[in-house]
Amino acid sequence: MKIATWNVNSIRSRSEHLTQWLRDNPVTVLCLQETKVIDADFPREPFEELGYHLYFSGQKSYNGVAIFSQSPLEDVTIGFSPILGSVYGEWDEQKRLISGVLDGIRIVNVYVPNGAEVGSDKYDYKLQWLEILGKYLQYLLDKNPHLCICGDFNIAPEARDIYKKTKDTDIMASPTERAALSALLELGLTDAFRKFTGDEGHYTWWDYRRGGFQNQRGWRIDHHYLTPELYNRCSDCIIDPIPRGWEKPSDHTPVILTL
DNA sequence: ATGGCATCTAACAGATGA
Repeated sequence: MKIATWNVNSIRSRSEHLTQWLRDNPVTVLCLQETKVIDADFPREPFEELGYHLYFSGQKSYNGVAIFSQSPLEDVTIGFSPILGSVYGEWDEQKRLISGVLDGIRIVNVYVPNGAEVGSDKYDYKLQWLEILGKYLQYLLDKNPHLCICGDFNIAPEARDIYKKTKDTDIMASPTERAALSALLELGLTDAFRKFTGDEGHYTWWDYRRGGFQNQRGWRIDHHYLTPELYNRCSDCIIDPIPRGWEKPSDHTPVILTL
């Protein structure tokens, strides 16, 4: 089974890239972020033609997540409140979370808030969102010990995941963000990419500005985290930088996990 | 500190992203 994650920065702008990539990389499951489209306008046809079952949760202009799967998913859940209760309804206004089960594995697709800048209201929102995600994951893990959470975390876990030396005030690298991510992982989740690749220089996002990709100024902020048995079973986790070099690309590139 | 680049809505500029 291959589970890929890709922040496409608008699925309507990236439809051709996605179908081309899926033809070359017919992954079992593809988790997408930043679809930026309401559900009624989601471009289903090109992906259903490739044989995928589509599950999505979107909103106008911003955010939005989707899962494409070669086989139907079970128990598809959108947002926090079906799990945590309607008291968390306001945290579902931004469409950032969708999950489903395939072959007994709970797959969770997240688009973690960006956070704008350290200390801002959006930064606080990001930290609170991660804390609620922890409660959500705890509930799912209590029901099913086999879980893969992947997506755009908007956090680079370590210095080796960033092309430059950062300061504590840099968004996506601040100690508080990293601590919030570590707290999640203490639920029993491990970074699949680092099972295979220990060195620096492996990135999943490059800024559009000032030739970030051409100059290899990147960050590794898109991840797969696995529960122990899946981590042991995992035989590969690679970044595919090729789509980032295409014309009018997303600023992120896909990451593919093999189980 | 700022803007750089891309996307959105819907304007011919502003918000957001990371």
